[in-house]
Amino acid sequence: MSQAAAKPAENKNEKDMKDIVALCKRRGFIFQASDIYGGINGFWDYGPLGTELKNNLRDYWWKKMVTTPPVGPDGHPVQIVGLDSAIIQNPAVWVASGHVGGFSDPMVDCRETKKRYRADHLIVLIPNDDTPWITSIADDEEFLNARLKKAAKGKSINDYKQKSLIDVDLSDYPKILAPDAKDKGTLTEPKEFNLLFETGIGASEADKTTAYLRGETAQGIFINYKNVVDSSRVKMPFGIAQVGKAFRNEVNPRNFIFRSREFEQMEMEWFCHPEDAPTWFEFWKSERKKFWESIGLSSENILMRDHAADELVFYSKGTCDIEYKYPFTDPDFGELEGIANRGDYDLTQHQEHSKTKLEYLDPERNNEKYLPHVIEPAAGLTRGVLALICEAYTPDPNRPSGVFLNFDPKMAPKKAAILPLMAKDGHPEVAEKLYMELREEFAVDLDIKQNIGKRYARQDEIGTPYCFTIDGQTLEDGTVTARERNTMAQERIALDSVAAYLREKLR
RNA sequence: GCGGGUGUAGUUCAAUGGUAGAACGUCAGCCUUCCAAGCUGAAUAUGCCGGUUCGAUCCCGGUCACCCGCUCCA
Repeated sequence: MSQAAAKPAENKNEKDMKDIVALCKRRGFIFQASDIYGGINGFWDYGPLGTELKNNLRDYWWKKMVTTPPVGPDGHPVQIVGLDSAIIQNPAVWVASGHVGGFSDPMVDCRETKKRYRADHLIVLIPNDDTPWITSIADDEEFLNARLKKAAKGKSINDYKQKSLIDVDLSDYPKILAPDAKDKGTLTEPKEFNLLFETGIGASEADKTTAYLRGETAQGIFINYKNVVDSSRVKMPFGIAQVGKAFRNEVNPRNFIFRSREFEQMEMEWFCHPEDAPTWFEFWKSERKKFWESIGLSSENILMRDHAADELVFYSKGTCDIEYKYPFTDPDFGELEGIANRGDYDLTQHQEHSKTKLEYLDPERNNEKYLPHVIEPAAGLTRGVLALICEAYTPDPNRPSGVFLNFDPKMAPKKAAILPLMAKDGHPEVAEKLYMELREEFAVDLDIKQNIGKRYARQDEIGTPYCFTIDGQTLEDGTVTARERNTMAQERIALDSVAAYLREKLR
């Protein structure tokens, strides 16, 4: 991103995160968690409308994954089953997955340059005299040479012993010259970063054992893979889907709900024969992009970004992020969903650590035994909510509210508002009757108070796509006004066709 | 985690070393046959803790939170 003028939009027609956050609070979408206690960093609460919106996204994802999954390359619908695993699992799960131990890299900061390095990425050149210990980045010969030239005062690489910073005693840190520093002794001691939240199981302090809140829902799926295969009559290839909370002790929560310490994921693990994995990878990339577009994200705000080879985690055979152009990343994009070809890494890990055979016996391949490969479309539910809100936020100086939320009707927290034109003359009675009928099928609002313009404006601000207004004519000929949010256009339709009208619009 | 900024009603802002105003929102009443979000009225705020001071929302320190940049993001 350009350093310079990343400044808030002067133009009122642009989307400004400040305005979006304020609207979210004002209308009950998203609140700072523990608000009345001064908040708590990295946590957010979903208000009445935010909850509806999040549920709508979650339910639609579930429908598209589990209830009505897509048609596969062979022309038949694929098979995906659901799961809801515990947030707390045996801690060994997280050891096997690599979340505990393996990936918790110690970091060091340089007090002088404010840079941060992974301790295991730094090599230290130790001289046999009392000149500074020079550090360099591992596997970066160019950097090393440049560093030697600048700091070694004529010495060559052969005048030094090499050690990883991890193996250097803390008492020697004052001698160390940090990679980009001018003075020695500026490195802080290595800090362990473990993004998993720890908790204790057992009511008595003495008997507590350490456990972890899950850092992703995916592991719950892998450890239930065998249970599902044994109980669900699924056959390769198939998927297991799960929606739920995940927790990460993010170093730096930022950007509203984009990076939170408690968030929700919608993950599906697609198990298939290793040979077919590349085909399914492409299949799910395409399906997932279609999904986000089908709920209103415009394609120009979506970017499919394949990870470069050096960006892939070591076990991944390919990863593609579906990124969204959030207002705070604009003109860049930020992650919304990651689709990864994880190979057989996870099942291998769990097979070894649990000492439980997880191979699949495939009768359709001459009883070949294999560990399935896994394609993982892992979407952020809460990030999806954020993307939906950002996409929907539409300043419009030409309407009383000054802004409206252009939600896809499927996603809108309220599908319609029932509004008696006046709070008398029999209007409220008819409105309430209509409301009672519609609410059986749709999330609808009944609003009787104040003038009609105010009520339309209020509905615009919360993104309600349709308003039905009962007026004097309703009592005479049984028609109501249907008002469409985006165009503010009105048409008269029969009172008894309102449900059908809504049903049609929401398809 | 580092650096910078900010913290006043629900929101957006104003003001002051002698405890604060507005607009919009909210609520109530009135009015209104379709969006000039009408009229009248009401409730609601100086993030938290400490220090200086006769007295702090204002000055100082700490803390918490938010924003921006860097770093990080298995």
